[in-house]
Amino acid sequence: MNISKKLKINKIEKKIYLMWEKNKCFKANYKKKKRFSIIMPPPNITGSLHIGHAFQQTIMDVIIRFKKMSGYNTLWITGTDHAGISTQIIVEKNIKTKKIENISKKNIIKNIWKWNKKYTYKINKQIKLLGNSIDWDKKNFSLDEKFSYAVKKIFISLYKKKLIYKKKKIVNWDKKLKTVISDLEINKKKIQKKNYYIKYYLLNKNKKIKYLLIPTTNPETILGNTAIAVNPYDKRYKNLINEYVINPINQNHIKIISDSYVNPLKGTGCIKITPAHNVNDYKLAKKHKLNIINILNKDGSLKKKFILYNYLGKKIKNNNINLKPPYNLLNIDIEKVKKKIVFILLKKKLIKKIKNKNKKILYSNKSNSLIIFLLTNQWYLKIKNLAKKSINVVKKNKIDFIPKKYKKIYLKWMYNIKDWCISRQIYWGHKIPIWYDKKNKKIYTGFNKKEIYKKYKLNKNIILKRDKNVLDTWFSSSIWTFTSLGWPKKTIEFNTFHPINLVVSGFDIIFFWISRMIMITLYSIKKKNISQIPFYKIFITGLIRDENGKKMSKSIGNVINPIDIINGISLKNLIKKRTKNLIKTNNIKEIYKNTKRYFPNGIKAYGIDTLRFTLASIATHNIKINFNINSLSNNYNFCNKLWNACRYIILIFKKNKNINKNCKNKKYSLINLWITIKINILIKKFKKNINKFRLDLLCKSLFKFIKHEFCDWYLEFIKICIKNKNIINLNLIFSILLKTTISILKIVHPITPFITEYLWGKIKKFKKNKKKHTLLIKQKFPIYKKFQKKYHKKIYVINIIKKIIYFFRKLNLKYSKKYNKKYTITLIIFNISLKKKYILLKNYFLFKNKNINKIFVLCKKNNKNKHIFLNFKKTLLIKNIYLYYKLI
RNA sequence: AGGUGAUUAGCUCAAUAGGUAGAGCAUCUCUUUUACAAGGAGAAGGCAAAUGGUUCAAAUCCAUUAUCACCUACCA
Repeated sequence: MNISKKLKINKIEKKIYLMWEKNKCFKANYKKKKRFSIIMPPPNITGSLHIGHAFQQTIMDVIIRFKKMSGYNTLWITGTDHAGISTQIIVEKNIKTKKIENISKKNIIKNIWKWNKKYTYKINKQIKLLGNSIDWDKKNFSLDEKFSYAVKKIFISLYKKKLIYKKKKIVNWDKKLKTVISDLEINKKKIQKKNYYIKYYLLNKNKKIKYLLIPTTNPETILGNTAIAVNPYDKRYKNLINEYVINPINQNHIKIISDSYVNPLKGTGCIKITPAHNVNDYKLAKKHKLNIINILNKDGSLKKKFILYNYLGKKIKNNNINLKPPYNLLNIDIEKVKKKIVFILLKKKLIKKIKNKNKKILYSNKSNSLIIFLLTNQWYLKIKNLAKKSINVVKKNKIDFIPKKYKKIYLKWMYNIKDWCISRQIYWGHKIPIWYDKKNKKIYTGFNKKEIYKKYKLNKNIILKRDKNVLDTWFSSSIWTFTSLGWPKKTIEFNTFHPINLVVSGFDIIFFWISRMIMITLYSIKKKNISQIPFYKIFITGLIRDENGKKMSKSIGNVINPIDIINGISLKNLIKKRTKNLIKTNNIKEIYKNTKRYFPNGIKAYGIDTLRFTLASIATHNIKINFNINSLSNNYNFCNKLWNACRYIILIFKKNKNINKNCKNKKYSLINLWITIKINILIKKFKKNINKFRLDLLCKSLFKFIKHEFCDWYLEFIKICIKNKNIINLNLIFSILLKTTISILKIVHPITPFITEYLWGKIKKFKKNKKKHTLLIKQKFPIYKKFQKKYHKKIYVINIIKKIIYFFRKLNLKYSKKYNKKYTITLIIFNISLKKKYILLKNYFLFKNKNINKIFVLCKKNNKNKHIFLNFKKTLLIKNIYLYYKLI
């Protein structure tokens, strides 16, 4: 019988989930002393969950269920992140497609809140569908009141300690979104670009050299040149240092400076300096006190009039410098300016040659537009001191990285960390709690206007205007652990569960999230005057990739949605899903081809437990995890096997109503002892592997035990026992069978909670004390019991029996029905100890075979009659024990 | 350029402590009187990327090389 036939997927699973919720199974239980908490990295509200989310959540759920069953007071908290820029883009796009024009900011924000409601519901539904044991009364949103209060509180505190400052610096600018973005939000692409070699004529015409040849891939920035740099030791240009060249476009005079930064071996050995639009040039400008010319508007177009700054970033006036763009280039996007400038230069014959060059270009991860560099005023967080403490905490192993290799990556990043730019020029997010009094040039910070007027005793005539910027999303994420537990209120949750025991996350957000959480928590949270870490352990999972090891992405069209694995999907619909809403439409054919190749029949409905088991079993400590659809059917078979085994056990229990399944005789028969020891070994392995976060090994040991020990051998032995009712005490056998089955259900429950909970409902009926045993999730995890060596020796006989059965299976193959050969055989088992001989003979019924004519079991000491081995063939059974056989 | 990993059966991956290399899928043979054919039983398949070193003993530790992946930085 098949699980999916019996367990109507979704319906029963939903019922079971509701039952858990009703019985408050996901709530913290403060009566218990030991505590364990997990916090989920908050999914963005930008879309639905993908397989990577399902993967991480499964790991978290397995661990928290195990801890709960092991008697811990557990709490798993979830929530969603407002994901500033990303969400704003998606909602704006959505509005544009609906062709609602001239929408105000207020309306967009209203729309984002609507979107938020819709997607939070969607995401939470998905999380529930996966069976995650989350306390839903404690869900959070990174933009809710609790968070906005905490964000302000921490901002104010940091500002007062002068750790937050505002400064004009060169930043990565997204011209489409018109906001600063961080280095981490930039993608890099290698492309072939044209490298133009441009003539800059010298002002002093008496020199030997008439012009300097300057290679550039960005001729548009010529307008912002304020210097030419050469290496001080470059013989070619040594005499020209401090001379001037003429800007080929606007005829400004540009000084030649020297700096060892210039590599004389590269290019022509001289470079142009555009401080406002190149990070390195900006550094040089500061060093050499060069002027800075900003030529770009915030949308990436050319300014009507350029702005001149001194090296400190202060606006200055200078009539000698031409600050107007030539030839009506104003208000054109920089990409077009480039083409026109090249055209002008060609016309003036100022380009000596053009070469192709491989160059990395930077584009925004958020809007996909090319990054420009702009000098802007932004808010920064001074980070060096915060980083120092965060490095120490990890170095001293107060925070554990699992696997360890990520510790190195984290530390390396932290050593080279720069001040964190925390302001963004968007409107979806936490507004910066800064107010300006422009008349008196004063800045105030506080929770709101009223508070500021009161606190600083300001006159009502003073007009306060709030800073328009919004905080980087990761600012509110960095306070996630403690704020979602209720901080700054001293809640029971915060007092009990902080620091969080475990965070499970992908390595891609170590820098975004993990490092910042550590820094901000160490700064903000103190218990008994000691800085608190946000969490004790961080388990970094690999990234799930497709069957070929490629990253899953919409544009490649290899994404697998967890819901499609649970409910199944036809090939047609899968292709439809994968090709829908694509930005680039040129690879639709390939997506079609590949999808058809790897999923010729679509995806079958595998159900939640199969998905969970599969995800857990691929949770190796590799950085790259290939998701193979084959492993799903394999694990489906496993769940099916478990299902059928339990069904069989229920069947024989019902058939043998008279037999006592709850007798407590401690005398073990061989099979009982053997399976009990085996299950104890399994428990030991389970605990070991879960503590090491090796869910892959854990699943493997479960799979092996249930399929190859429990089903293949133990249940087969049970069948033989039932046939031999008259010789064997079935009361004992059935009692252990019931006990073993229950143990198995408990052990597998954290991984496949639904099927086990369902089967538990059927099996528990055979147990005494029914009242105690309500739900499997509330049961205690089986305790490992150590058995003495003598018992281990005793069960060694099972191995001998197995080998004898193997022997007969092979023999049967040889003389099978097909060949229609009948045979009888005489066996001698030789070199067996007296004790084992006794046990073996006592359990003869286990391997009794109609083909056996006679059987002798001989100890070493009794081998007087050596002649009986004549004409016998010999095989090794196990270690020194031999089997002699003769066909009759 | 620097860093972090990886290289094991046809494929996808394991081996927790250095001790005769294990699964699943695929392949081949047998098997429908039943808990399960999405089963069961059996077989075949590997000198572990290469070279050298340490050790009684190396897939595992060390060094070098090759290939691949990812990360960081720079590129006039």
